[in-house]
Amino acid sequence: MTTNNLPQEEASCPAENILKQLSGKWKPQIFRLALDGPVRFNSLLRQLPGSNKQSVATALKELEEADILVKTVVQEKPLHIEYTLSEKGQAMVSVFRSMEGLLG
Amino acid sequence: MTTNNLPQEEASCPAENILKQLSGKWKPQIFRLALDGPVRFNSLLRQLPGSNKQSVATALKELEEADILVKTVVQEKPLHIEYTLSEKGQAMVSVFRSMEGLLG
DNA sequence: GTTGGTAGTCATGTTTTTTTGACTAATTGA
DNA sequence: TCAATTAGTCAAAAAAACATGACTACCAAC
Repeated sequence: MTTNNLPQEEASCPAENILKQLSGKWKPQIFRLALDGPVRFNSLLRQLPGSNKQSVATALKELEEADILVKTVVQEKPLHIEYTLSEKGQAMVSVFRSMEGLLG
Repeated sequence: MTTNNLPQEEASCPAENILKQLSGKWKPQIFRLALDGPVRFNSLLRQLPGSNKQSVATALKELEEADILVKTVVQEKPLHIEYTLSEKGQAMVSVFRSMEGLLG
C-alpha cells in the first residue's frame, strides 16, 4: 500500500513546496544538523541558541510531516527519540549543498 | 569599485541565506515566472491571483536586493520597467530545477 | 519519594509577514 | 484636457509565525 503523503496545501510549483517545507526560523538549521546523523529534541534545544521547546517541537513535527525527517523511538538505556533523514531528506542533501555553493 | 552586497543579516549557514532570499508568499512564484523571461509589475499582479501591489512590490524589491533579479527601465513605447534574472539568479535555476525533481 | 533526564503540550503574548484601501506621479492616446 | 496605463508608496488592519512560562508524563537513580 502506497500511502498518500500530500501535505495539506499543494502549491502549483513543486519547488515552491520544497521551499515551504524547509522554510522557517529553525528548520534549515535542524536539517543541517541532521546531515551529521540522528538528532534529538533536547540536544537540538541546546545546540540552537535562542530556540525554545515549542518552536523546535513544531519544526520537528513539520519536517516529519513533510517526510524529510523520520521519528524513531530508540529502545536503549535512557529510552529516547531520534529524528533521522528520510529518503526524501537524503535526496534533498544535494540540493542543500548546491545552495551552499551559491555564495550568499 | 566592488560594492558590498551583503544583506543586513547573515546566517551562519549559506543554504539558509538562499532559502531566506527565496522564501515568502510570492517570491518563488515570481522567480519561476522570471525563468521564462523578463517580468513586469502589473503583469505579475495579473498573473498571481490573490496577490496585491504591496506584496508584489516588496517581493520584487527584496529579490532585487538579494541580487536575484535586476531592475531595468526599458526605453520603449510605453516606457516601462523590467525585472530579469541576474547572474546569481541564473545560477539558482539549477537549484530550483533540482527542487522540482524532489516530488513535493 | 525526590531529583533529574527524556520529550513534549497548552494557553497566552509578542513579533513578523501579509493584506487592504487610499493615494501619488509620470507617460500615452484620444 | 481627460482617461488609461505605467509603477509604485503609505498607514493601518489582519493573519501567521514565533516565543514564554507553566504544566504533563514516563523512566531511572538515589
